[in-house]
Amino acid sequence: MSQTVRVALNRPLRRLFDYSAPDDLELILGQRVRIPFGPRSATGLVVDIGVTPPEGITLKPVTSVAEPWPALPAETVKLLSWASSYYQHPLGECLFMALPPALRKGRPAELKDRDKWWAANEPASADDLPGKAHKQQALLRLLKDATQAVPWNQLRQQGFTLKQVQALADKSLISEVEPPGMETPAATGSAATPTLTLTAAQQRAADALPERKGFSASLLYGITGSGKTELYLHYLKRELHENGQALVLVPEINLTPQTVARFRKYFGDRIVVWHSALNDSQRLETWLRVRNGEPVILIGTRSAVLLPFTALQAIVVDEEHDSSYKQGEGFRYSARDLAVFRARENQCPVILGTATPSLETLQNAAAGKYLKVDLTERVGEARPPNLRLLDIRSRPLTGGLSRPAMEDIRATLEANQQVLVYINRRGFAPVLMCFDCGHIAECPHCDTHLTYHRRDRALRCHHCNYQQPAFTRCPKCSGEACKPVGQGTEQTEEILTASFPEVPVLRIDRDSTQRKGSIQTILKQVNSGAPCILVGTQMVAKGHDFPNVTLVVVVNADGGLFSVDFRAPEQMVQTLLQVSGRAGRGAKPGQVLIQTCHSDHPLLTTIARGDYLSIARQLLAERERNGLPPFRSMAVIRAEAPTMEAALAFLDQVRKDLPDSKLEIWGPLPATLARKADRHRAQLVLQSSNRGSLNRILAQLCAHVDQQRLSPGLRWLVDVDPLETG
DNA sequence: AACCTCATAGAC
DNA sequence: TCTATGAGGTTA
Repeated sequence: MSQTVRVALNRPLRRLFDYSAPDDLELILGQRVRIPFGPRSATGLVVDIGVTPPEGITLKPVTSVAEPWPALPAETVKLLSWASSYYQHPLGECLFMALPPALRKGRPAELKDRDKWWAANEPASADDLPGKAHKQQALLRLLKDATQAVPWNQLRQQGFTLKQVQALADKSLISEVEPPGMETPAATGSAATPTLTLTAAQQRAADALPERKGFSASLLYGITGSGKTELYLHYLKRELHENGQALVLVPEINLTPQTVARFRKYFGDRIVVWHSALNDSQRLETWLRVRNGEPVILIGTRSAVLLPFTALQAIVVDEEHDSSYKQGEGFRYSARDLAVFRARENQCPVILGTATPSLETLQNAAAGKYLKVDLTERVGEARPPNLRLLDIRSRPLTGGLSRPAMEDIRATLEANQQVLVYINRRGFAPVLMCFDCGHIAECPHCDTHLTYHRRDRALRCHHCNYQQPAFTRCPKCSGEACKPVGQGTEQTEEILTASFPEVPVLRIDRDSTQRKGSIQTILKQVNSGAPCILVGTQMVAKGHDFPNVTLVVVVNADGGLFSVDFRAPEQMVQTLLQVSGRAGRGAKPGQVLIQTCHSDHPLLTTIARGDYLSIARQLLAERERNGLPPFRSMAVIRAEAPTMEAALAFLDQVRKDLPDSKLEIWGPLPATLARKADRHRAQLVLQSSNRGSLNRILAQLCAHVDQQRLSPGLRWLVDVDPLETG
């Protein structure tokens, strides 16, 4: 009697399929298999062996195995199985996220010849070649003289053919070898490892971080400019065994060549990277190295937490509060939370580093689940910046900037220093309004206004891709008094360029950095240290190190004060302090000027004292009073349909079908942006003081809805631990 | 998701 | 009568 195996497929199905295993196939958990699926064949992953198949079904046999070893080790299968049930996302789709694109498509788990690297074998000698094989002799000489392995690409450029390479390989004179670290900037591999000197404060923090024995989670509360990266380097050097693997998670924006270079300086080719810009063959290459258990230190963004490590010994999550760790579509996992799960599975330490810890992480520290380690001194002579609130009620503004702000900018530039102006709106102005009739340009597909972009005189919707030419004559009343209202980066850039013609004004937002490498060009100019003004959105607030910026101006801090979203105050405070942290990272002290219409608001007055932890404590107390996360678990059911009625009716039914339990339910309610790209959106918010019971209710709900016939065009999803409830 | 079946409305 | 479109069902 042959065995029955359970297989997961890369389909949005919350079901698994059973197959019989032919006697000559030894199947392993996590292995890739080829299986018949309906009229066609598909690639699947073995998730269970020796199961009892459902009654009344004739099993088809597994066709073949893709490779004799499991593509996903048991540890990774366990991680994703847990995530699948926690986030209510189909197991197959979760598991396939841990495979590189080539393996998802069923291609073999090996590099193509063109991606292979070659090196000469030690005793190889050209004497073994026939005298007329000049090309092969030259190729062998080239590889023997090379200091490290050479990629096929490079050999081809030198005029060699694949046939010549293969001929030498057949004679065992050369072999294919593992590629060295990718994107290695110059040769650093053999250079002596520089020693790392920690400041006294860094040394104290390092001493406080736990040794690598068993699971531990630490919150590294390191203020901006305190040198967290040096601490990570030191920690990895101290704790990582030479055969061990480590994972360093960073937000996308922080994974710059400079960051990687800092790691490479200490760990050389052991450093590999993982981010969205890699192509399919680079992904396969890095994935194979991780899967083969090479002792890599992988620096990567969100999805790196899903890679099939086999010898994980330490995890670092840099800027753990960053919202980009939560995937916003499909499999809505939190890379930070999965990192903690993974550390526990691997019995290894995880370090969550940030200057502005998320309330979730702070609460875990307060509850004794995480160890809190402080690093509250800036490196070198750098001092914490001085924050000032400037009430702009009834003050005249040009380009959103008040007179005192302009004077501070002038003084800073005259002192040969740099200025950063932070505005959270791209474009020229958020609204184009007719001053005769009050008409506002609106998106025909979304419930929102159009943003005016002066550069190309266009009105654009920031929620869908709609755009139209700007009007000078009002389409409603034919009045000629149409004017932009409010501030965007373009407008402030323009005003600053006019006011300070002698210094460069550099805009950093999604529009100005679309071209590849343009942000690097801008950063280069800033790092030259010459006086300049940076104008930017969130993009400038994150991670970058601008040593000569000594003044930060926040054009308007009021955005998050009165939002309906419960996370808005937390995010506002984090962003304000992160952007403030860009000031005075060098030897000169930093000034931060925060313009607001609510200078007496308690949140802002506390920010002005620069004390994140006391604000966070206040916000946490408020969350506790209101029964919000992290004191209760939350999940949102979202629905979108061609009409709002259909979306609300679906959620109404969902609400009626929910069991009578201790759930708190809000809604169904239309989303803040009720119509986006002609889809009508609504949501139902569920909260429970018991995470396990909420999880069980969600699982039942999904199973139940999966059996229903839904109204045409309706799409729905569950978002566990949502970042937004708008 | 991808593919198949079946019903139906419109074209000739 | 033929065929293009689409909703509904199925995948072991």
